[in-house]
Amino acid sequence: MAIEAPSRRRAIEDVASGLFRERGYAATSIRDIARALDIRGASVYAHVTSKEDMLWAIVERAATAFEEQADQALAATLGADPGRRLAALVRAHVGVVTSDPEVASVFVHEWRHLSVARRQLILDRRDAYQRRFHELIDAGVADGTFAATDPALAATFILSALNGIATWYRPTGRLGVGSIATHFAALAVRAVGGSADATETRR
Amino acid sequence: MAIEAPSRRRAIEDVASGLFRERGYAATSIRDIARALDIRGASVYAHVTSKEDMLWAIVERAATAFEEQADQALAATLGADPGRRLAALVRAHVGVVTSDPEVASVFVHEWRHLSVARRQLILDRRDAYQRRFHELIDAGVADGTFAATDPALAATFILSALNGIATWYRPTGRLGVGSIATHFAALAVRAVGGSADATETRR
DNA sequence: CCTACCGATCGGTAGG
DNA sequence: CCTACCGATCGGTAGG
Repeated sequence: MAIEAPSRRRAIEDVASGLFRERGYAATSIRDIARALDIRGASVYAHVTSKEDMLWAIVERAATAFEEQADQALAATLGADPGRRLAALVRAHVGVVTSDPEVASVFVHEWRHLSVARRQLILDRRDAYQRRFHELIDAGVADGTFAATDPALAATFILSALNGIATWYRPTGRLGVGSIATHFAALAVRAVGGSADATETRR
Repeated sequence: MAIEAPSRRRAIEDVASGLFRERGYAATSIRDIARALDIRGASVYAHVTSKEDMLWAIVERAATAFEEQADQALAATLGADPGRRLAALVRAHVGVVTSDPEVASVFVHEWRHLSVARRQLILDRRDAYQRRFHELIDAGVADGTFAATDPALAATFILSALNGIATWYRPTGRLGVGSIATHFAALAVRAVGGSADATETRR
């Protein structure tokens, strides 16, 4: 009758990502997480195998969400001009960040606490993700839609601005998700010299 | 005969900011810092009173550098149009970050490990710093130099992009400081709808 | 700047 | 999910 509770494992990850975002991974103890769940520290290990495994699960989930939403945005705008496609990519990114800012923030900031092997896996996926922005900017510069900029640097500029949202976004803030997405799409497209007109979405 | 060595205290802070940038404050122990200096952990306390005091000294120094360079950039462009002034502000920020990326990175990311009182002092100074960008964008929107954007959001967008440099910048990287500053000034000014022509500096 | 040491807390395990 | 416990490491102090 009651709504099926999410798995205990997932509930632990949710509490953990909130604390990791607030205090950082290294400054958050297993006992901190347990306290927030009103259980003992040792009990956490009935559901997770190690602290790092929790971090990995959170980071992995975020990486997948970013990739999936970006691919969907690109597929939905196939053939459109680079400005419109970049705007769609920005909107997708803003959507992922705002739908789970805790997980997004951990993905952006805490990956360096992963083991070297896992860290490398995430860095590779981050590179591949950034390449989507890079290539779109390349295309826009090539066809004259965008101004002549360094495409790699422009991609870094835009992604840094986007990732900042994971730090400051609060659901109760002044601006709603749609407003942030619209503004950020316009800011990003204009930054590379594109027209902000290409930015609006039809409802 | 030899060049006067910088104070020991400062040498410790330099090593500390490098480690804090790489691993984060919480994941860096006093013994890690001591090891990098080839001394014992307890010996660090001959020069600093606590780990948090070291963090505070680094963060404080960074805050002052940002404020001073921003004020100088604004003073040097008094009366110029908002696009040129914003470009100068961006160049100043890039200059501070690239001249000491370790310290800048600690300032951007590690302030939350300060005591509540010190954290609040830094947050207030960060707000005041951001207000310089905010007000300049306000002025540009008001006089029609910039497009109609949300000035607070635009300031956040630009500052997030700028602070990202502290994470990825390496002196040995592909682009030199001047090139990064020029590109970022153009990206920032265009983002708010200004003309990138206002961005170039005379030599 | 060192040796020797302190109490507290850490991630994690044993065995229910 | 608990109690009881482990070795390791933490920030920091005493006393040279």
